[in-house]
Amino acid sequence: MQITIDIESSVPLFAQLIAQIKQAVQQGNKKPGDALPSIRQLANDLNLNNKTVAKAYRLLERDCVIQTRGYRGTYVHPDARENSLVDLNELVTEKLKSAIAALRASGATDSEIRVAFAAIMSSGDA
Amino acid sequence: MQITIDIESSVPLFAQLIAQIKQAVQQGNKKPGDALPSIRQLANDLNLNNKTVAKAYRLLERDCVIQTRGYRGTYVHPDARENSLVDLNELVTEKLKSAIAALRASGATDSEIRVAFAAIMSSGDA
DNA sequence: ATATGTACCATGTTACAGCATGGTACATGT
DNA sequence: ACATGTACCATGCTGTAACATGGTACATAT
Repeated sequence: MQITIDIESSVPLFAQLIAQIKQAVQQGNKKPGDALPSIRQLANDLNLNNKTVAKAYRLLERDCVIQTRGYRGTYVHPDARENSLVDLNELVTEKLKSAIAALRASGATDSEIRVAFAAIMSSGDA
Repeated sequence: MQITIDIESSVPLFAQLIAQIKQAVQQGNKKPGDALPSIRQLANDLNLNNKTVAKAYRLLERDCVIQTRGYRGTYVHPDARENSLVDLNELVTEKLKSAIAALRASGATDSEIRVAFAAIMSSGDA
């Protein structure tokens, strides 16, 4: 795994990991079924904490880019190629954008929108 | 104006002002057309900064609870009674709630929703 | 002159959330 | 015994934004 982590970057480490693994899949350097380094292994190689790598893996699995098979290790998902292109963030961003635009049009202050947002997110009640 | 400001409270000063003025309107202590103290006057009485009172007045006017008539001073809005009951925050909260609920259902992490939200709000582009 | 609301420049403090880290522990199956 | 992913306990750093403050200035109209 040729992964480069930039500690100085403002991009979170787990996000750098996700981006680079997705990129490797898209470029064909990692094909469906290929094995990925274990969490502990990769964390050790990159001098990262296990949790950081685990977080990246967890998100990647949720997006069906990788597959964890318990004790058997982690592998590239069969549909990784296309799934790595689908960016959940874009979907999230679009939906939020329209909602926020509507609120701004209603005369709500950005500050008020932030406060309401924080209130909703903190109290798991959605 | 019998307004009590609690410096120790976690409720922002401008929010305390808004709440108490709305309350005065709802209880009939302030009727439509009544004059309100000037920004500088009220700020002086309560030992607050002009900006803090101005912020409260600005929000109150946006909600059509008060009316500023330039150099002529500030007065209670004709429809202040009902407008003081309408809480824009509730509207904002409801709209955001549904949007967020949909995103969570899509599998988005709270963390990701926060990130997308921050990105949208910081880049005035909506 | 005086007073109104409003606008711009700016600062410091505080609170919160994300990020990353550490350690320990578990069920799983080789 | 060993390694896998996963889960819980916890801490400290950092950046951001809200809050409140200060000063100055303007057009308005009495």
